[in-house]
Amino acid sequence: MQDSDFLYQLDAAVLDAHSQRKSAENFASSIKKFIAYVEENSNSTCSLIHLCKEFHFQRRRFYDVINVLEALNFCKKTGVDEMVWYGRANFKKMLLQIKKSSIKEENNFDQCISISVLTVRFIKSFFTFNSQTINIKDIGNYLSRENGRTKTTTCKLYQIAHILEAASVVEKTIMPGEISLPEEYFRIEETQPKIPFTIEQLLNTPAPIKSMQQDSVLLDVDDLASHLAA
DNA sequence: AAATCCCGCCATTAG
DNA sequence: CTAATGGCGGGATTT
Repeated sequence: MQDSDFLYQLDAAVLDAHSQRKSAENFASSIKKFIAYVEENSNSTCSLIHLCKEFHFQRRRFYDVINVLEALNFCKKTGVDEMVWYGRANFKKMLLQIKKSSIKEENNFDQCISISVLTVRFIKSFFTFNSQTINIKDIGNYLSRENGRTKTTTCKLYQIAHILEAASVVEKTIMPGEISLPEEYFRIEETQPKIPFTIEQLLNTPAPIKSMQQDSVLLDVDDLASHLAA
């Protein structure tokens, strides 16, 4: 007997055909459980299909979750049916990077709307507009201004927001369509631990750490800090 | 009616 | 070729 039966469809329908009716509740809770689990086994590779089954995700949905999480560096696909979970600390580094990049306004004439790219632009919007709360509808219009595909873009933004809310990186407001980025993340720079540099250390630093690099390069403050600590 | 987001067809890519 | 991946957006549900 083949495994192909697992392939296309779903399973989920059979499982909760009678029990739970709140499918949205299931999706969100699956994400939470999945993250809680993988958070404990950080830095070790795991099988996507296993996780998918384990937490009762519909295959197609699981790819969505992985893609938005990977776009924010929570994890990374390391091969076919394989990924590594890095966690929130790594996400914060990405957040800082996104914040830095929010300064420049790039022209995106992208034809394809990938959920990964949209995820980053979505988060980037908080910084671009320097607002802790943004409206999905507005951002949808904004991000689709070049391609006119507002419907698809907005649908995806709802999808992304839903996943990110379950992942606790974003929160819904009482206002319809309003999404907020928690202080902790919105003020990412301020919450970065102060590096206890001493005059001596700074004087002994050979050359300017951040010379003329591409601003796309992630300057790892944590690594620098631990390096000096050693 | 408007806001949400479920759902899965099928094109694309990897092996 | 088969299996893994994910673009895309219609339309069912909630609010």
